[in-house]
Amino acid sequence: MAAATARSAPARPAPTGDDIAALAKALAHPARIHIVRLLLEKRSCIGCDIVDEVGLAQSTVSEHLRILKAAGIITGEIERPRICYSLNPASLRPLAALLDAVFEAGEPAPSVC
Amino acid sequence: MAAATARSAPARPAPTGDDIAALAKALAHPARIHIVRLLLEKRSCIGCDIVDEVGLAQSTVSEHLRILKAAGIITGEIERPRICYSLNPASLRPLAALLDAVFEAGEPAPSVC
DNA sequence: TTCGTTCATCGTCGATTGACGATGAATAGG
DNA sequence: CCTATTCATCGTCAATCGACGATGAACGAA
Repeated sequence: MAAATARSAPARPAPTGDDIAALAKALAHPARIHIVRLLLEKRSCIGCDIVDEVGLAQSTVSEHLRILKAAGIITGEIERPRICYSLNPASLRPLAALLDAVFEAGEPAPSVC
Repeated sequence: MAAATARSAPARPAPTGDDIAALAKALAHPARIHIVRLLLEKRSCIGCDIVDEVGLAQSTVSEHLRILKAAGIITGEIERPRICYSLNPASLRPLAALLDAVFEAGEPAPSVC
């Protein structure tokens, strides 16, 4: 059981509810969704352009980037004096796995209640 | 563009960053992930069993259920005097779509930086 | 009617979040 | 050297969250 969404991961450490919640929490803000979409669209690293794009103070954006980085959703590669941010898709697997499970379980069964 | 994850939805209202963030926020708590998994496992409605399962006060669990319901992630069908909670997979599509986009964009491209 | 069960709501309290400006470190260029 | 750019960190403040107990509504059963 629980073999769904196994694609290229060698070992599945059975993501904790806390892990998934932490991941969701990192995405639980419009500004951070904005950043993720930006990195998605611009393909990869941007520097301070993110600050212009989201329209918040530099320190605030830096904080959002820190949160995303702490969750492993993005990575920051130093490229003096800038920092090149990129998405780290693998980190989102646990959350995606839960969503997939919901779709798989929820669609075929009309009502068991 | 942005035609990915179009499956059975007749019109895609282009989910706002706020929408997705709100969805993520509703999932951004271990207790709520626990509830979702419970509904996933038990297939559908439970009543006050959720309270026993998550080990928090009844009022606290009720609050978590309210949040999930407000986000559209679960639905509560009245079945006196109980309430039958079920997952509503469709509500999670916008979030899943973003994750899918990240996976699609992130996997084939090794580095454009 | 009178209980007992199930659930929602209210008020409260401490902890966390989100935003900002100010400051400081590291580097490229003049 | 000095200056400009980019980014992280700190301190502060208002706002929100999460948990709880207490209370009340709605029903089934005795």
